[in-house]
Amino acid sequence: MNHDAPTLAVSTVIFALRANEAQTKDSGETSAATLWLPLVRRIREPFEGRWALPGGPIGASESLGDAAARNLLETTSLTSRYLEQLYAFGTVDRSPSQRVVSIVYWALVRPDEAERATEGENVRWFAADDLPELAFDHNTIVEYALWRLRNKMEYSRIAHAFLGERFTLTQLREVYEAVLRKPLDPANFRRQIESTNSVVATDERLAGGRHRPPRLYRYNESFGLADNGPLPVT
Amino acid sequence: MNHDAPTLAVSTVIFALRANEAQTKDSGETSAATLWLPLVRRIREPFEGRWALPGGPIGASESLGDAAARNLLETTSLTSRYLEQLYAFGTVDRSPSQRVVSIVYWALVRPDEAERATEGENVRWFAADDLPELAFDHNTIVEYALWRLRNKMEYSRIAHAFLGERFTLTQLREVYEAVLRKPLDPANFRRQIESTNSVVATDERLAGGRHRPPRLYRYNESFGLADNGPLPVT
DNA sequence: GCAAAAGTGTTCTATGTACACCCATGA
DNA sequence: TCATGGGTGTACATAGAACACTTTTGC
Repeated sequence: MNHDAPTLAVSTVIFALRANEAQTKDSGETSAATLWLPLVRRIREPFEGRWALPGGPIGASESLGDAAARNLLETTSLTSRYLEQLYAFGTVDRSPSQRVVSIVYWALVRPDEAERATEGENVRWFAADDLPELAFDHNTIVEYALWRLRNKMEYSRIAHAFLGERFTLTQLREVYEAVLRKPLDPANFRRQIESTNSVVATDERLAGGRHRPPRLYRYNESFGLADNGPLPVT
Repeated sequence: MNHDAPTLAVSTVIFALRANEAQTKDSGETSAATLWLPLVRRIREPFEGRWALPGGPIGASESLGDAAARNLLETTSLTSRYLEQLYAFGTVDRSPSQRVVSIVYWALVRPDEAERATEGENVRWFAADDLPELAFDHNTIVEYALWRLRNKMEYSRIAHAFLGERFTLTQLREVYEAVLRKPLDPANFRRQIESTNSVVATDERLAGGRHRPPRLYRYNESFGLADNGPLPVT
């Protein structure tokens, strides 16, 4: 046990939205989708057998963000549309054996990608608001990541990171509703989104639905998803 | 040079407000105070002789925030009224010799405290918007800290961390004006602050001024300075 | 034609902003 | 009494919330 140099690690909270099962009219479902995240099972002490956030050491020639992205790729074979540093956790007692400082990132992936995601004996997806007791302080970390996600959803355009190239405004609204856990007025939501100019209407419509086919939109690439200020790019 | 384990360090951006010199009516001054921060001179390579943010290694039995507070105390003999983690900087090339990951905090101290602050050959205060070329990526870090401070000033109550126990609403407004670098309407500012209930009027007034003595207020302790979500306390 | 989602219009309220105006004190 | 910052009143602009209403499709 080395008391002088804390071990440094990177972990990542990876969020995806998964559509809920078909809802009957009298079901208790409040939104069309739920937040999910992948966890890995620890295969050694401490906390052997418990579920934990994917993570690991930082390579000699990769930046912190690179390490998080590699992390994401290795555990889920996914790349993310949004990756941001969350926080550095470094209380003395967060790991029972050795002193560990974890720099945690959070990422958003698209559901169609998440479908292809690896799942196996030691990687499993969980509903974000119904997690088991995790290793280390990882329950706290996920809670904080959820808080950041919900906050940022209200003043940024990160919702788009959950969607594909083309989407309807109802789909976009359902992303907001699922993350914020409250219904939004479709009429007002439409106007608010349109007034930001963050989406561009296409000529296409989404056919195959039961009713009037909604117009498809695409993201206005001249907007960044979020304004993180004068941070260096990586 | 060890390629496998990056060195871990904590640095702190310490902000204080210093009142500007008496302003003549036709002076170009736009606000009554300016942001200052203390820097330390590097006494060895790399960047020997350059100014840098105070910082150092993390003790075995202190959390990251503790390390930042100790840091602050050692370089300025001050304790801060507000201390928050800023960001972890970890690009590969930010230090020429060895790989260093810096977890940076930012702090606010009161001007009356800052008066007592240590200053010497190797510690000096600089105006935040007029810094020399600093060691490492510290110019970038200060810019980001300024961006965070200005952002947070708009939706939090951190301005109070710059003031003493009792203050007038004009003093509070001058804090906002100095940080945000724009004049605010005194009438509207007063109403906005009062509507948040973050301040409580006292019976006292500030005598000795040239004109009508303004009422003194104190901070409403039932409000936190900022809502940083479900983060662990230290 | 009917049900239901897509999409538009209208009203009400809260909040921010500009600025006129009165008040109280020191010199 | 006058200059000046302290403090109040008021009117206008803008943004958001609530909700009635029209449109367009599948069945």
